[in-house]
Amino acid sequence: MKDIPDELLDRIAVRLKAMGNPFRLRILHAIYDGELSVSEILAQVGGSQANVSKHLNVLRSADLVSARRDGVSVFYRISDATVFAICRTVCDSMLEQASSEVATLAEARARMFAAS
Amino acid sequence: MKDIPDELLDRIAVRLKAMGNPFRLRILHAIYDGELSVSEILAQVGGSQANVSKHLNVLRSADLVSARRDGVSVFYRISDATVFAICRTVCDSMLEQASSEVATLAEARARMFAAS
DNA sequence: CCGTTATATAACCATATGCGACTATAGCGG
DNA sequence: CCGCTATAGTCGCATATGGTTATATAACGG
Repeated sequence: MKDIPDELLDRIAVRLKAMGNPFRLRILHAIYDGELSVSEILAQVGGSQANVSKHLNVLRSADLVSARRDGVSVFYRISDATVFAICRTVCDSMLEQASSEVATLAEARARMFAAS
Repeated sequence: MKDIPDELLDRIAVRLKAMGNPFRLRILHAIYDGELSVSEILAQVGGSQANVSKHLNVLRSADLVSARRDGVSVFYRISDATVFAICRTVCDSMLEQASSEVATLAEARARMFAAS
């Protein structure tokens, strides 16, 4: 098997970890269709300003979003569009697993109550 | 904008968080081409047996791997093949970002030292 | 320079995580 | 039942994470 350097795994992990938080996912979703200022994000996702700011910092450190200052406001935007593709992949996978579990249960049920 | 229920974000986050650790990524990679027993995984990824076992438990809780007992050994296998697609997506994205930064720097350099 | 608004940072707390050392359980052979 | 191997679980500790409150910085209008 090919050996994979720690450095690569670390970098991948940083990104996935940054996405591995529901609040941050909500922030990402808030700026899905275009950049928003911190205030606008705050209005959408709720919570305290300080908390939103810190989460935005995490996302920026992972290069998932980037920021641009315009006067007194700072606008954040998605800097890695693949974020949403990843979310969709995860959703699809969960859906598929759930479906196959349903199928398994249905089949088991059918066998259990079949006329023997 | 469409509203997304917390429950979905939570579930996505659980999966991504489970993947957001380099050691667990290494474990996932170890069983990439087929199931392995804990001992075999341990031999490949190193570390203590207890630690590997705990990480495997995290992966299993996130439905990323599944386990099968055969006699005295427990064999783990990937239960969600999309894991690797996600890793690849992340890699590609990082590569693309790095490339575009190289391009930006190169262009800036060219302008800076151009014959004016 | 002053006040006001927008954003970031600091200080702090509770809880979670990752790890090692140790202990417990499960399945086998004798 | 005993001992052996494989795997899982527990405990303690250091550090990370997520959150709140308070404070600092930045940009603007007057």
